[in-house]
Amino acid sequence: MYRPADVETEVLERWLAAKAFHARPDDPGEAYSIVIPPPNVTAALHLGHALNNTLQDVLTRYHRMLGRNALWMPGTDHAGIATQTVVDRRLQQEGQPSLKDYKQREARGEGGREAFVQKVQAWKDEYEAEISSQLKRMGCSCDYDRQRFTMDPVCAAAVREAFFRLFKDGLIYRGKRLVNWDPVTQTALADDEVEMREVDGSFWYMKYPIVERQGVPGSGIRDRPNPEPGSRTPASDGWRATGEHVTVATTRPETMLGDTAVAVNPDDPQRKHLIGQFVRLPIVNRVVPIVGDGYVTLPDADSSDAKASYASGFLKVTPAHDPNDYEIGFRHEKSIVAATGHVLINVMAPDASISVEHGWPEQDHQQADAFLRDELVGKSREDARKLIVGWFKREGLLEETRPYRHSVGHSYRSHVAIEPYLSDQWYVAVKKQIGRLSDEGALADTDVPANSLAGLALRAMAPDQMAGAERGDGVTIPGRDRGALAAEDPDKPLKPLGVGEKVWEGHLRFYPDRYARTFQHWHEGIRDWCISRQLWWGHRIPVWRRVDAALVNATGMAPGERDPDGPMVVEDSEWTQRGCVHLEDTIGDEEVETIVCVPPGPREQETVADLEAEGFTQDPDVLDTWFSSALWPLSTMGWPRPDDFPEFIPEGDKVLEKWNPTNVLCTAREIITLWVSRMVMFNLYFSDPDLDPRSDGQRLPFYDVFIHAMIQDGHGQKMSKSLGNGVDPVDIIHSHGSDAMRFTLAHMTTQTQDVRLPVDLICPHTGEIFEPRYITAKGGAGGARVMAPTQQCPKDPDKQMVTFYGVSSGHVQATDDMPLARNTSSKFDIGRNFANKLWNAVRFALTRLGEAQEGGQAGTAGQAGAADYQLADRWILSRLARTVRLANESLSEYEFNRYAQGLYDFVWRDLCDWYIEAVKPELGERATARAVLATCVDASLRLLHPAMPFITEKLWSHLNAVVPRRGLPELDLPASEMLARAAWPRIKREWIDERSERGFELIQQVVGAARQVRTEHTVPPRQVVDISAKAPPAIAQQLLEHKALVAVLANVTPREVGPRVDRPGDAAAAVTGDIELYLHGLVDPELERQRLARRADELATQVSRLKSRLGNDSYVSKAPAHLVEQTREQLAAAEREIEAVQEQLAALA
RNA sequence: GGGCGAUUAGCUCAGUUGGCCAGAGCGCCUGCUUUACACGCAGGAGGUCACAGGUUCGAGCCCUGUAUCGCCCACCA
Repeated sequence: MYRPADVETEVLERWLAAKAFHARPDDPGEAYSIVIPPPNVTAALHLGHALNNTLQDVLTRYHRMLGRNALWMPGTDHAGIATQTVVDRRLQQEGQPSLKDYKQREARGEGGREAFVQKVQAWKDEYEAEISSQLKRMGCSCDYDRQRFTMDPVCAAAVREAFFRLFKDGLIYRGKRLVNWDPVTQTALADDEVEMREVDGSFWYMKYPIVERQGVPGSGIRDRPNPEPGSRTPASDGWRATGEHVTVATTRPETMLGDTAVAVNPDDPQRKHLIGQFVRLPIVNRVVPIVGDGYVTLPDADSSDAKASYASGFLKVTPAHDPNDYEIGFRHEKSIVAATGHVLINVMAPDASISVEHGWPEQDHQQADAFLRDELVGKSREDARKLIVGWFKREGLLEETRPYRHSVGHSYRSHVAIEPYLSDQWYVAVKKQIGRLSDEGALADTDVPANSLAGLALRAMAPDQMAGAERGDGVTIPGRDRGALAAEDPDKPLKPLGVGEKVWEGHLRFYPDRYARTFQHWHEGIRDWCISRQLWWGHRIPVWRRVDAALVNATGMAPGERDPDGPMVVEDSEWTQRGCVHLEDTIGDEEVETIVCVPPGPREQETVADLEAEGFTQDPDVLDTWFSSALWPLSTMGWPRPDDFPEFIPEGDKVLEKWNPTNVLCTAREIITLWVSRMVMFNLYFSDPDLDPRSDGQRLPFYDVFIHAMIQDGHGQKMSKSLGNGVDPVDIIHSHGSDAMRFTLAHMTTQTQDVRLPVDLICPHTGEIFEPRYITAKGGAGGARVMAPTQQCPKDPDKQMVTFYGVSSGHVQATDDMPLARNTSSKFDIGRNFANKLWNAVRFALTRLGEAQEGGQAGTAGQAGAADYQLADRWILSRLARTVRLANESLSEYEFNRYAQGLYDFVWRDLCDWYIEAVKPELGERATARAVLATCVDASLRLLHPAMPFITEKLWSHLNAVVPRRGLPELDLPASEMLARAAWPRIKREWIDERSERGFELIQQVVGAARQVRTEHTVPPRQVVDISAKAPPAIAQQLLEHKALVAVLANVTPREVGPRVDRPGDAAAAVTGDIELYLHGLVDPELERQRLARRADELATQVSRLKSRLGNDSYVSKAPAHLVEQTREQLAAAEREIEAVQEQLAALA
C-alpha cells in the first residue's frame, strides 16, 4: 500500500535542495508567471486556499514542464483590519492588555501604538511561517526565495511610491464624507466590507410640532392658546407652536437629534403646502425647515411596495447620519443653513454613543431639554433609541409603532450594524481624468472617462466579453483565439501571451466569461475609493500635516490647479524643492492646513525628520489593505526601484521586465471587485510610459482571470476563517496524503459548481472516524451550523476531544485529555485510491521491466519499431495520444476536472485494466511491449505530475533507476533527473489510430460478454473455459488474429472461430453484435434461457424505437443523411442479433 | 429591487456547438485472499434529467413561465 508520509517529506527536501522552483530571469524559456493571491496572516490556510493553490500549482508545473521560465510568486497579506481584530480578540481572551489598553497608553504618550503593532507583528510571523509550511506540504512549487509580505520593505516602498504618484497627479484627495463606520473597531469600511443583513426592526411614527415665527401667523393655521405638551418652547427664541404636527416615519429614532430638515415630496398634493414652513425638533428644540424633495416616497397604505405602505409622507432629514439624507441636506443647503446654521450635525462619538462633542455646535445643543444632557449623552445608540422612543411616548408624540423587517449594513469584521458617520477620509478618484493624458472623452454608455482609472479597467476588457459589444463577423478577438489555435494543431499546447508583446487594451479575459460582467458593471457604477482606515496595523499614509491659525491668504498660494474648493498647490516651497507635494487648504475662515506628501527614496527619512521638527505630524490613518494588494503584481517584483533592494531582488529590473504582466490570476469570485479590479487599474496606471519614463509599455497585471469554485462545508456554508468551519489541509494530508488531496481538488473543480464537502472527525484516542455533532452558532457567526466545541468518541464515550471550531472560537483549549481532533473527509478517497493504484501499477511495471533488464534483454528504447506493434500496443498509444491532447486542451481552458478525469481514466481504465492485463504474459519475451509499457509509464508520470507531484516524482526516480533509457522511435522523451523539471510529452497526432481503437474495442466487447457469462455461471476466476465463436468472416478473421488477447483477458481457451461454427451441446451462449459466443461445459438451460430472454427484450425495445424513428417521414427527410444511415445500420444489426438470440432460445427448448 | 448560478442515481458530481440504451466516484447487491493493487478484481441493481408549457424529425442541452436553494450587486426612511 502506498504510504504518502514516507514519500512526501523526502521528495520535498529534494526539490528545495535543488532549488527546483527558483526562477531566474536569464534562464531560457518564454516567461510564465503567476502571483499567489496572498493569504491573510490572520490564520492558517484552509481547504479553500488548498484548492486555490493546487490549481495554481497545476498551471505552474504544467507550464514549467512545457519549457517555460515559470515563476510562481508566493507571499502573504497583512490584512489590516482582519488581523488587528483577530489579535485584539486573542489578547482579550488571554486576559492580556488589549487594543483598548494600548490606545490609552498611546493617549498618554507611552508608545501604545508601537507596542501593539509589535504584538500583531509577532502574530504575523507565526502564521506567515505556518502558511509557508502548509504551502510546502501541499507541494506548491512557489519560488520560496522570493516570498513577499505586503508590509515588507519592498512592498512598503511600492505603496509609498504609488500613493505619492497618485497624490501628485491629483487622484488622491481628503474629504469629509459619510463613511461606513464600524463603531467597535472604530474604523471606516469600504462599501465591499459591509454585509447586508435582514433585521427585525420597527417603524416609529413620531410627531414634530409645526412652529411659526411669533407675530407672523401661519397661513390658515389658527393660533392656539395652550400648546400641547411636548411642543413647549423656550419663550425667548421667537418661535411658537401652531398646534399642528407633521409625522415622520423612521427606523432610526435616535438619529432625530441630528435632524436638520423634514422633507416632503413636492408632488404630494396633501402635504406640499407645508414646504417652506418649520418644525421644532422635540428634545433638542432646533427649528428646522420643511423642504420639498422628490426623493420622498408618497404614502400609499394599500401599495404592495413596502416603502409606500409604511411611508407617512414626511421624511426626517439627518444629513450627518444617513447617506440619502446627506444628499438631500446639501440639495437644500441654503434653506437649512438659514434656519439652523448647519446642514451637518453629528450627534455621536466614534463608538456610536450619543455625544455633543463630535460636531454638534455648542449654541445648538445648549438649547436642548435637560433630558439630552441628563439621560442621553454617553448612552449607546441602542439605549438612546429606547430612551427617545420612551420620551416621545410620554409626551404623547409617538403616533404609532409598526414592526418592519429590513436589511441593515453590518461590519464584516465586528458584525455590528454600520453607522453612517461623518469623518475625514482619504479617497482615490477613480473616475477622474488622469492628468497629463489627452482627453478621450467618456466610454460608450457610461460616464466613465476613458482616461480615468476605471476607464483603463474597462478598456482592458476583451471586447467579446463586454456586454453590449456584439461580436460580429470580421471582429478579431485580441489575445488568443483558442479555437483557431486548437484547430491548427490540437496536440500543441496553446501559447500564452508573452511579456514582450506589450499589449493591454482588450486583452483581459475572464474564465468563465460570465464574470466579465461583474467586472464591467462594477466599473461602470464605480465610486471613489475610500482608502484610509483608522487602524494601527497597516501602511501609514505618507502625508504630514500642520494646522496654522490665521494664515489665510498669507503667502505663497499658487493659483489652484484643481477643484477650486479643494486645496491649493504650493509651487516653490522648501518641501517641493525636496520632491514633496505641498498643498495648503483652508479650514473654516481662520486656519490653514499645510499638507505635505513625501516621496519614498534615500532622502525620505531626512525630510520626515525636518517636517516633524517644524511641527508637522503624520496622518494617523493607515491605508486600506487592498491598496497594497492592488500593487501585488508590481511590488513583489520590486517595482518601482528593485535596485534599492539587492538583498531581495538581486536581478534588479529584469524580474519586472520578465514576469509582469503575469499570465493568469486564479481567485475566487468574491474579490473580483475588491482586488482584481484594483490590480488592473494600478498596474495599467503605474506602467504607463506617459507617466513613468522608466516603463517601456503599459501593462496589465495579468491576461487571464480564472475564477474557481468555492468550497463549502457539509451544510452548504462557505468555508471561512470567520465561521471557524475551515479544514486544515494538513489534516487531509495526514489522512489521505498531499497528492490525493490535490488530485481530488482538481477533479472537483468545474466551471460552475461550488463544492460541498462533508467533514468527519478522527478521534485522536482511538483513530475512529465519525460524523461530528453540530450546533447552531451564536454571536458573530450567528445562525451558522458549526461543530460543537467538544465531541466524544462513538467507540468509547469516555474519550473526549475538542474541535477546530471550539479552539478558534475561544470556547475551549486542547489538553492532553481532550486533544484537538483532526478532520478528514471521504471525498478524498478517490484521490487516495488513485494514488495507490498508480503506485502499485508502476511498481509492478518496474518489477517486470527490471527482470527483463537483468535477463540481458534490455530492449526498451530503440529496438521497437512500428512493424512490431500489436493491436494492444497501437491501441494504448492511441489512447495516450488522446490523453495528451485532452490534457493540453483542458489545461489551456482551465478545465481542471477534465484534465484530472482524463488522466484517471487513462491510467486506471486503459493502462491498468486493459493494457497491462493484456501484455502481462508476454512482457518477458516481447521487447516492444516492454518499450510501450515503459513509455506509457513515463508519459503518465509526466502528465500526472502537475496534479500529483510527490508520488510521480518518487516513481520517476525509480523509473530512472530501472529503465534509464526509454522511448520509442517515433517519440522522444527527453531524460531528466527530476520530474519537476522534465519535459511535457509531445505526442504525434498520427498516433491517434481509430482503426486500432475499433479493433481493440471489439476485443473488449467479446471479453466483456464472456466475463458476463462466466459470472452468471459462477465459474471460478482461475478456471479456464473453452470458447468458440460464430461470426461473419471479417470479424472472425479479427478474432482469430487476436485470440491470444481474448484468451488472456477473459481467461479462456479459444477453439473454433468462423462463420459456420456450431454450438456445442454443453455450451452456454452469448450474443453480442454479430458474434455468438459459446462457452463450453457450462450447461444450465434455465440461466441460459433467462439471459437470452432478457437480451431479446432489450433488443426488441431497441428495434421498435429505431423502427419508429425511421417510420417518421420528417426524420428521414430532415435529419442529416449520415444519421439516418446510421440508424438504418443500427436497426439491421439489432435485427440480426435478435434473430440469433431467438435461434439460441429455440435450441434450448 | 436588479443580476448571476444551481436543481441529473441513496450521496457528491460530469454531461463540450440539440443526434446512443443519460455517465463517473462513493454507497448498495453477487462472486473472487486470481503472485501489482481488498485504497483491489469481475459482474449487477439503481434515474419521469425540479415542475409546466413551447420550438424541433429529435430536448438533460434551446425558448417562456413556475418552484426551491445559493451567491453577487443596490442608498432605501
